[in-house]
Amino acid sequence: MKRKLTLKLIAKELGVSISTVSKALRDSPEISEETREKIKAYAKLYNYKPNNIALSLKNRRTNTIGVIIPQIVHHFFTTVISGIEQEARDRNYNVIICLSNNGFDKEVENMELLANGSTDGFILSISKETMLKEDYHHLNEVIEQGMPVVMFDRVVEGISCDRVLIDDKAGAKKGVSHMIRTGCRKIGIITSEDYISVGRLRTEGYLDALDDYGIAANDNLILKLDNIDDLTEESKKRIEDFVTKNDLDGIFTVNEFFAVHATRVLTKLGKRIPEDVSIVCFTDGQLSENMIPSLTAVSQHGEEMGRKAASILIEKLEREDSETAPYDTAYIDTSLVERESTRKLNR
Amino acid sequence: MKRKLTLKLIAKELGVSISTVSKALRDSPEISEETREKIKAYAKLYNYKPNNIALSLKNRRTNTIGVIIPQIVHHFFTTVISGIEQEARDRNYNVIICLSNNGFDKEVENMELLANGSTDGFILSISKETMLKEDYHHLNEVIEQGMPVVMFDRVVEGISCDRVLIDDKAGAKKGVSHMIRTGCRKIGIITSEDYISVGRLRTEGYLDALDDYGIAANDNLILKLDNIDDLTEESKKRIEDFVTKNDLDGIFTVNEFFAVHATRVLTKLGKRIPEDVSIVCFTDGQLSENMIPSLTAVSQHGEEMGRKAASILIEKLEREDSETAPYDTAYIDTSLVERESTRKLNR
DNA sequence: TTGTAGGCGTTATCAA
DNA sequence: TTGATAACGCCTACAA
Repeated sequence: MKRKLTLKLIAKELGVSISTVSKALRDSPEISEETREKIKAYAKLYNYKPNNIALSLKNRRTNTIGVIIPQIVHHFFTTVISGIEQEARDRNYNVIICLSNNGFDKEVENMELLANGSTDGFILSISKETMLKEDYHHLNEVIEQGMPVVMFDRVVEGISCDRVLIDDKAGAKKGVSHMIRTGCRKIGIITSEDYISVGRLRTEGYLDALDDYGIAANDNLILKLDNIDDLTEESKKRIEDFVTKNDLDGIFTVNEFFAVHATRVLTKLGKRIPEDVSIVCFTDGQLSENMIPSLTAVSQHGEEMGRKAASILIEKLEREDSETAPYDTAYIDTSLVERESTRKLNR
Repeated sequence: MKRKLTLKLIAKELGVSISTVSKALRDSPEISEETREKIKAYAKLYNYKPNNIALSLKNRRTNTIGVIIPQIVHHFFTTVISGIEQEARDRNYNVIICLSNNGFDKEVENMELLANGSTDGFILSISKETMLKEDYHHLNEVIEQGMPVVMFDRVVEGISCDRVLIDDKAGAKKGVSHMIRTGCRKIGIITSEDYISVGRLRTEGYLDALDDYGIAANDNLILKLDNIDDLTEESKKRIEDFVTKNDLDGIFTVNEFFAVHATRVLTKLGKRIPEDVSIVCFTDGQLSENMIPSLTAVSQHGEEMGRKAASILIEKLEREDSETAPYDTAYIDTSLVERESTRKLNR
């Protein structure tokens, strides 16, 4: 096993000083053509690469972005990460990903860990528990220390940071409006409790759409579940009840899982989709695409969101006059992907 | 914006030397009770945390595991990462994830990047292109430099590293045997070309199962597609042909996508599942669970695989006598998750 | 009990 | 043209 090559080793081997090697490798004109070539040849031959850790220490910057997300076994988040990765790579940054598992303590722990020299800034989507607790000291601390933060998707107010958001409200409105235009009149929504920001906003979009078309909202047609990331047994039951009791002709859901389960219940009830009931869900993922029938979905463009978040963060990192730039919220547009679960629009 | 606290700053503030501070914070008995308390109180008050970068440089170890995977928008890989994360956290390691996007160049680039001081070892699943190229110099290089490597799922021979594998062959055999036991006799397989190791092994398992039950294999019932990670239009067509032309009573597929598309084609043909045709797929993900009908699947236990890979790597990292331990392959068991797409077994 | 010095790998400044 | 020195933040052997 050969030890990793360092400037020191090269210097010793070639009988010159460390600084000569350093300069030669950076093409400094201070060094004679001859020595330079000799050193560069040697370095190339033995595949010298500067040690990132040493560089980070020296430069007081790591060129690394820390990403903290609630969970990784989640299609939307993976698309965002993929976008972050792309942008970071294009601009010569690394990415470290940590998971909070939707827990407050892990989120804090992760931030502290990464903040101790491992990253220059953060991109994060806040955990459910943190939202409930409303304790954001960990965010404020890293910001206080001069590390910029960009929040995406699940954000909170009152933090000095940039934000990238899906336009959840407009997206939901788009989906529900489409159902109305294709003839649905009694549309239910399966959403989350209001403390989950994306759920609340999507509910608002739903209400907006009804209002626009002069359809009265009805609280009985709104089902609020207490999670938005998965489908618990409890949620399944409530969806079954909801779908069975209300004779809906359209169902809008804030995620794919709820839509899939509603589909299942409808199928069991002998309802045809989309002839009897239309379905539209938020999040255009694998399930929407592959279900039979495939589901019309509001696509979130996660990759674009990731790229945007990374781009904003890097911009901040590379701006010298740190204090001046104001904080800002970028919106990522959604688009409606029409599939088999809604009727065709007559044009 | 306050600068991050360092030993130096604390020392200056309290009028002692840096080493006194360092020792006090590490509870050295060398330092007087009084000074120790004073320093610790100050550090706690201002929330001092040692700088990871400096520690890494000093200790020549980063306590960080580098993970390189072909893609992240992929359910199985996310479960593995989740497992790696858990194990790493339990044992006080960090995780850096990089994506190769199934490309050789990116894989090499990523390894070189992380190898320059950022990580102590690697966990990786090799990219498709690398497998085709059969160029593993980047792996050999980092191993040569003393960084242990653990390969998982998509592995190759002839590299000095540990491996963690799904027992693909046994898993496929399990799935196909189940179909046979529940009455299927004309079972087709939708798999990948042989150069993708997991595809090849699963095909072998399929053949094994047929053989065990004395059913003659038939090349016409084996469809080999050239990808295993997604569903191209080309693949869709070939699946349509395959399913339509052969009057199968069972279909085994090496991933969820192929199964879902086969289901779609069967539904269109008016076949009932599982009464007319049974379906079993490899990979127990969201699709298998949520499809209507839900799919019987061979579950890969990705989290367990991740934990195992991380655990093996960390063991290697913490063993001083590096050379002695032999390389070894661990197998993660699969299990069959019975759902609606297969008939019940009469017991 | 406390402090000094050297080193991890690199770069920048200044001296030779 | 080359080299010695200091610094990034931390730790530790050794000296005071």
